[in-house]
Amino acid sequence: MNKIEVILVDDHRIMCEGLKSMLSDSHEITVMGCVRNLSELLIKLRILPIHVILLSCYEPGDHDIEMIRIIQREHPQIKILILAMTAQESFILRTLKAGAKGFLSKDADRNELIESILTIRNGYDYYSKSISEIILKRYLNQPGNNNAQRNQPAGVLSDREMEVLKLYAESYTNQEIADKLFVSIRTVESHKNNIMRKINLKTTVDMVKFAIRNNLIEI
Amino acid sequence: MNKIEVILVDDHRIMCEGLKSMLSDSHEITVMGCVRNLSELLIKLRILPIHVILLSCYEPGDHDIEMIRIIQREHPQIKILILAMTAQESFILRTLKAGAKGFLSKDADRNELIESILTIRNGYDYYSKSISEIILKRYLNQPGNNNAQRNQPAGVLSDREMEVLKLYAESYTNQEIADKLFVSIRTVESHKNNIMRKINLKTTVDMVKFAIRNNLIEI
DNA sequence: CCGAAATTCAGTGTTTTACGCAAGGATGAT
DNA sequence: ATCATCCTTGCGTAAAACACTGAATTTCGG
Repeated sequence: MNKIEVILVDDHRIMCEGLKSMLSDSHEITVMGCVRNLSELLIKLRILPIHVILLSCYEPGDHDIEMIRIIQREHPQIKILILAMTAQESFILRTLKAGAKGFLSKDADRNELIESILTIRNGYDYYSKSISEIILKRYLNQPGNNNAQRNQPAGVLSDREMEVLKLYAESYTNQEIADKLFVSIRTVESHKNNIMRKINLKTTVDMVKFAIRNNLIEI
Repeated sequence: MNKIEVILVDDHRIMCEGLKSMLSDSHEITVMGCVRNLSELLIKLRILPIHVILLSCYEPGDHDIEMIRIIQREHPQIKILILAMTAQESFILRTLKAGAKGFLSKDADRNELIESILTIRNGYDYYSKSISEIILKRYLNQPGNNNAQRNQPAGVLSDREMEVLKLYAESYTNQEIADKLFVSIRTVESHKNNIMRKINLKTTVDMVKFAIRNNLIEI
């Protein structure tokens, strides 16, 4: 059987070299290259026969999600394995939705790294232990989403409420938000009240922290 | 000559293993262990003859600075080399003040890693290229610190201001902070004004985000 | 079509913040 | 002794936020 051809994506060269070094004496895996960003990756993907992409994610944010989407669209046959430095629930779920096939936590060791690559190469999904729990909790505990749940963190907010929330987190005042959205300040206040009631928050600062925790804004 | 005995400090096991793997075939360096936090480190330092500590810093915050201070105090002969994922100026300067002897950027490669360990082992300081520039700009451009500088990012806040800042970031109102600190609300307002003037912020939300970025509070 | 939710807006009054101005006492370094 | 900084407090006005109640319009699934 041919070796699995892997490419590493990590903005930190030192991390890339470390991973490469870790995989270098594996019989099943060949590291075909290390790249630092999406554009370098896309170039390599056009000329190299890659099976698996190992993508390091440091900050939970839209950036990596977008990258996954693009890779999936251009190269749907390539499996994407996430090496995540965060275990943030919302981020994990978003990478899965975007098309990642596996998830490694920062606490993985060499064995788990190799095992996960083999697993997703064979068409199965792979999740680190700690992460499996989170996914289970999320997807099994809450059977349907047909009724309004009042206690789950995000998702319950409407589009408009999400929009308003982001603006608050970006330091806009009520009036500024109203002007930006071409609505009355009353509307904005109303949205704010609804947001805080839904997520069960008390202050604007709590709201900002909620937005940050859930990657609604850049920090 | 004996090999240089190095210990790795990184919360991400996968990173530890990668670094270890990178250093494993060096003739000059022996990796004596990987630890994930300060308490594990202190235990190891009592039983192992360590020359150099390679400390990974992901988020610029007080946490790592404090760690450096403690290590320096307990083991002043050991050289601390920072592997920083951030190039944030204020953070770099703070690690130096705390006692770090060298600085590697995330863009370092294996050669630079080894070279930097050898350098600080020999008693010299080592700074990555990109970081040298920053330090140069900072220390050569501004000859002394005998006059009041109004533009440096952090570190300029007094203890009390830091305390107030944290309380704001924890959602307390002016009045609540005043009660908590047994001072007048005017005092609190005054502190807030000074904080925002010093760091050049406009709103409370900005202040909260600053606190989060600098790890002053849990999020 | 109906009903629930989302989105919009208003009144009224209270509370909290924002912001500029001024200043006294303590501490510490030069 | 002097100067800077820190911590403290005060006042007043304008702006913003908050609390509470009520309601019209749109949207969208069943």
